[in-house]
Amino acid sequence: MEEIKCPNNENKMQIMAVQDAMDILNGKWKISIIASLCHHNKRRFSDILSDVNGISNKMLSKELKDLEINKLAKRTVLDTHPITVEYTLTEYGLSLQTIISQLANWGTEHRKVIIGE
Amino acid sequence: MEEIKCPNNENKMQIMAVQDAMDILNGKWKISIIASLCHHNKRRFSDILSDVNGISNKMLSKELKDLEINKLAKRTVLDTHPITVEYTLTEYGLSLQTIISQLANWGTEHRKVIIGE
DNA sequence: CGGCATCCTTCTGGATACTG
DNA sequence: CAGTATCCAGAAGGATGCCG
Repeated sequence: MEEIKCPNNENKMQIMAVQDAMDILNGKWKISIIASLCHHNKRRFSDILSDVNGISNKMLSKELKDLEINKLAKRTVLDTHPITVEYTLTEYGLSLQTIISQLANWGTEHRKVIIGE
Repeated sequence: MEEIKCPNNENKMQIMAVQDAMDILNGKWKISIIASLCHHNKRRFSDILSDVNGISNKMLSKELKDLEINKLAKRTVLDTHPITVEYTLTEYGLSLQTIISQLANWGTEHRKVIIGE
């Protein structure tokens, strides 16, 4: 006896869950930034800026703040001259790793499809 | 010896691949719509409209058109009175199934985290 | 170096009404 | 039923310059 309730609700729940996930990962850049942080467990602001093609510093700043608020990333200010800042994924953020890498795989395949046309 | 080429480029490629994927799946609704089509292999316009919480007919129409252009979904007009239209995922669209379901899982977990706070 | 402030343009997307 | 058309507000996001 897994579910007594109307099975349609199960589907709706799934769709809502997907929306919940995407609400966190919204915007044009968030997933790319996470991808950057996946590959380098510590990464500085300017490094991410060069990792993610086309992003502006303003957007990067804003998106990183969002990720921090949602506990996906952690910001650490290093006491250097001039100042440097390190970003890392939290354990929670790391839980997205699988999804990110599958998206990367899909994207790679998709690029082949596009080029093939 | 796994990689002879500059390793930085490998990472950049991965990030670009993720961006490629997200370019297709952009907008607020696309992933939810695909999720809806994942659960019901045939689904009508008005059904999707009620599946995806909060979407307007205008947006649904536009997003479905995008999905069709990108060969992720297929549109079939049925000869009924009044007219009905069926949408299905293409094989290509179905290749996103794993990602969608993982996003749903992550979203479900995330909801627990939010409620827990 | 790692941002923030400002300006400005484009895009997103909601509400409503209409059509075949 | 499955859209289209129009209007419009607000958000997203680029360019540039400034600051500690």
